[in-house]
Formats: sequence, C-alpha cells, structure tokens
Amino acid sequence: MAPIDLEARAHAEHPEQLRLWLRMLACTQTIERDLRSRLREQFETTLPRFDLMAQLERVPEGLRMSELSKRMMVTGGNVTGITDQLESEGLVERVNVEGDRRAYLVRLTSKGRREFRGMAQAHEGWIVEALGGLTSNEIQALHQLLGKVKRHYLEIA
Amino acid sequence: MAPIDLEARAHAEHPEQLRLWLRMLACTQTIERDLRSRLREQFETTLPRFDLMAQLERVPEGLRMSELSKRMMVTGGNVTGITDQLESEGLVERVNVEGDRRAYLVRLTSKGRREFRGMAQAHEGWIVEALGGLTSNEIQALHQLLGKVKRHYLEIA
DNA sequence: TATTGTTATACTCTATAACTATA
DNA sequence: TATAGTTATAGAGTATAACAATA
Repeated sequence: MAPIDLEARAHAEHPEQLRLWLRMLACTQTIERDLRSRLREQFETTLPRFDLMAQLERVPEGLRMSELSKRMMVTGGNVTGITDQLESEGLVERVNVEGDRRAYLVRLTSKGRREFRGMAQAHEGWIVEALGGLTSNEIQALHQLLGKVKRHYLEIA
Repeated sequence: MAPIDLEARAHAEHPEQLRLWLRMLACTQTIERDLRSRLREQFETTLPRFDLMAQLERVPEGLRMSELSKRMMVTGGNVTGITDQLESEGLVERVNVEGDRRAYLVRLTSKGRREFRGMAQAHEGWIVEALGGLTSNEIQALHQLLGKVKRHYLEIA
C-alpha cells in the first residue's frame, strides 16, 4: 500500500522527472527527520553541529570559516554561530593562521574528537540501517546515478 | 573535479551506505535550495505554501487539516499557520464538513487554482531541467531503487 | 578596493504541548 | 474519552546586509 506523504501529490500524468523528484524528497526528508530527532535525543546536538564536526574530522589541522561555509552549503554568519556554540562547549577551537590575521582555522579539540566519534558511530549505524533494504549492487547503482544528477546540475546552475 | 559540498566529508573507508546518503543529501539540498529561492523571487511564495496548494490541486473538494498534515509530513499546528496565510490571501478557503462540526475541508479558490497553475508549470520546468541529465531508463531505475529505500524504511521505522 | 569573518536582524519552518469544540 | 483543529511558544535553520579588521 502506498504511504500518504509528499508523493501523494504526484499524478500519473506528471513528467517522470517530477515523480522522481517527489520520491527523492520523501526519502531524504523522512530519514533526515529521524536523524535530527535521534541526534537531539541521544546526543543533545543538531544536524548542522554534527555536520560541522564531521567536516573537521577529516582535516586535523582545521578548516577556515570560508571553507566550512562552502562545504556545509550555508552562509558565513551561520558558520560563525555554530562555531561559537561548539567552541563554548570546548568541542572545537579557533587557531590563528600564519600570514593572514583576518582568518582562523577551526579544528576539533581532543574532547571534540572523542565526542564526535561516539556520535559518528551511531549515525553511521542509523544510515546503514536506513539503507539496509538495498544490495551492494543497488547501492552502487544509486550512487552512480545520483552522481550523474549532481554533475548535470552543476553544469546548468 | 569533485565539488566541495556536503559530500566532502565522505571517506573512502566509510560504508557505502553512508557515502550514498551524503550524495543523496547533497543532491536534494542543492536542488531544493534553488527551488526555494526561485519560488520566492518569481512568485513570492515558499516551498511549504506551494506544497500545500499542490496537495489540494489533486482534490477539488478539498482535504481536511489532518489529511494535509499527514501528506505534508508536518504537525497540525504548522498546517494551520500556512492555511491561515493562504486563506488571508484568498488562495484557499475553509469549508464546513457536513456531519462533523469539528472539521474543515481546505480547498483551492479559483484564484488559488489560477495562481497555482502558473507556479506549478514553472516548478515542473525547473525539475525537468534539474534532472535533465538522465535518460528515461535512468529515471525509471532511480525511481524504482528509491521506492525500495522507502518501503524498507517504512518497515523498520 | 577586496577579502575574512562577525554582528545584527528577520523570517520561515518545525515540534511540542496545552487548549477549545465537538464527537 | 477521543478526535479535529487551534493557539502559544521556543528553537532550528537560514539568508541578507552592514560592519571591522586586515590584505
């Protein structure tokens, strides 16, 4: 039985692209909502905070605000706000950049790194579970197809 | 060249599910952001407002608040707020339900229907363009795979 | 002048929970 | 008691624009 959700507005007469889009949205919104509520309940944090820390985890020396802003796909003011929060909790720190006194590097503290590992492990488990209905081949296929979507979108944007 | 975005945090060592998830998010967030800004600029409206009207367009007799809430995947209070806005602009109306004086049917006015058609046409064009990099076969494949994701997620939720 | 990051602000979206009215 | 919808509230998330310091 079809669930009643965002996709309910799709007509059979709609172009196949639109029907696909509504399904994509329904999938990501549902999963994302659950991630948010689990992050809040189990770790008292939010998705942007988690995401900022995830970006930093890959880069031990830290990232500039402008780089974080690009990667998180949000404007600079917001990165400042999230960084302020995390810094006040001792999870990240701002480090001066040699040769440019306007800029900082934001990096995880050891406390931040420790706390992030716990969250990341849980998060990974939730995602593996959420996508657990797919075989490895299907995952590869989806990954490849969405890669194509992304590349095309960057070209026309 | 790989774009710098949400996916930048993906490691090769991450499980394939997580890498897929980050790609799904990057795709939908990018497209969704553009939709929001185009709806704002060209039609002075928002995605939830558009979505509510889209749900109603399929059902000329209207939908109850509770039904809208389910379909839009948001809680009742929010539907009230959006409906209030649209009603004050004469785009939707609340109609009494015979036999249940607690409930309403919300439906598009003719003005609402007229304005919606314009927006929907533009919206459809944006989506067709956004997903224009895919062949029809690829669209079918994605649609089918995401259907599987959705069904599995409903089972475990 | 341009760039980095911050501050201030405002608005949309959302969930939660208490509430009113009807069933 | 349960249900339909509303109200009130608080917080997340975001964009915009003006600003200070530095390049």
